[in-house]
Amino acid sequence: MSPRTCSIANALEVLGERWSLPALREIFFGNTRFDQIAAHTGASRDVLAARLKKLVACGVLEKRRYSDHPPRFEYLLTDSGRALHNLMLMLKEWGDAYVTEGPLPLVWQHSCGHVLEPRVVCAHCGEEATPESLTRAP
Amino acid sequence: MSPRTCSIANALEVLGERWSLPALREIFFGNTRFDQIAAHTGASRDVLAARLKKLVACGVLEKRRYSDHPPRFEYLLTDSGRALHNLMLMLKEWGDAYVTEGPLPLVWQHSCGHVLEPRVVCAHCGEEATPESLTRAP
DNA sequence: CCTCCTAAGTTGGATTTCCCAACTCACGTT
DNA sequence: AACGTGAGTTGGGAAATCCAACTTAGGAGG
Repeated sequence: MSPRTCSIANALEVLGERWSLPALREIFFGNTRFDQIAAHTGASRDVLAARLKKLVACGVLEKRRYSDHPPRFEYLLTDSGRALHNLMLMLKEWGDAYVTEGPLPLVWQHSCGHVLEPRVVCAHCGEEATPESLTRAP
Repeated sequence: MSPRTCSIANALEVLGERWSLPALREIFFGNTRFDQIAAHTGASRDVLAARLKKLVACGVLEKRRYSDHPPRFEYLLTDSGRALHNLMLMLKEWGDAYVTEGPLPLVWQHSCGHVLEPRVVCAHCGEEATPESLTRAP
């Protein structure tokens, strides 16, 4: 039997290698430069260079020169990259709930004034999207 | 500088190695047995055995014997594992939107009758949780 | 001008992980 | 007795990762 082809597998093809998601996390945090990403993730520089190159090639990041003299670069999120924000929220949420011990190292506050507790809902009816509420469409 | 400690990093410590997320995906799809997971993911059996052992140790999966003679096992989601459903939805959503080409291999229908378009919202106000709507809490 | 410093990578070699096929083990079936 | 199945385990080679040092292109201080 051949492995399943699905969008989760496809997504992981782009994001699943080591250091890709930590690098993207740092860029979401505003650390857009190579040395910042290396320092905050702990990735070795050679692997990080390869990952950033791949993420640029896959259209998730854009490499921008922000100084010509000396030559300096930053990595910015494309639309595709910005769309990973929800994924980051879910990773954080799950880590908060089931992995991190003690006080949470980082808490987000929503513009409504409350600490963010993210919910995943159906865009049409607004009800939560639970495993039980979903069926395979034909 | 030491790498950042945050819940995203913590979550990836548990889920980030190769084949962990594909294996969990298959268990969400109802393929709970070792050979099923191996076949549908394409993971090599030794690595898969190590991953399942780790996910059990981390409390994401539970290994259950469903037959004594002959000895047969299945891997079931714990509460922690079921909580990864949202993460799976986000991976699928992003893969659908930015990676998968052509018709989507899998479509989920919500109980309200519509094809699921997941939104991440704040549990308190119901408004969408966008990067711009979030600030770091003190 | 000479030296030191930074950012953004590259390079070489050791280490770790992964892949793959074959093998084991405990049973049930023919 | 021989064969099949599920659930791994084993051994050896291939690939990915790690780490420290090096490079390149320029700026700053003396």
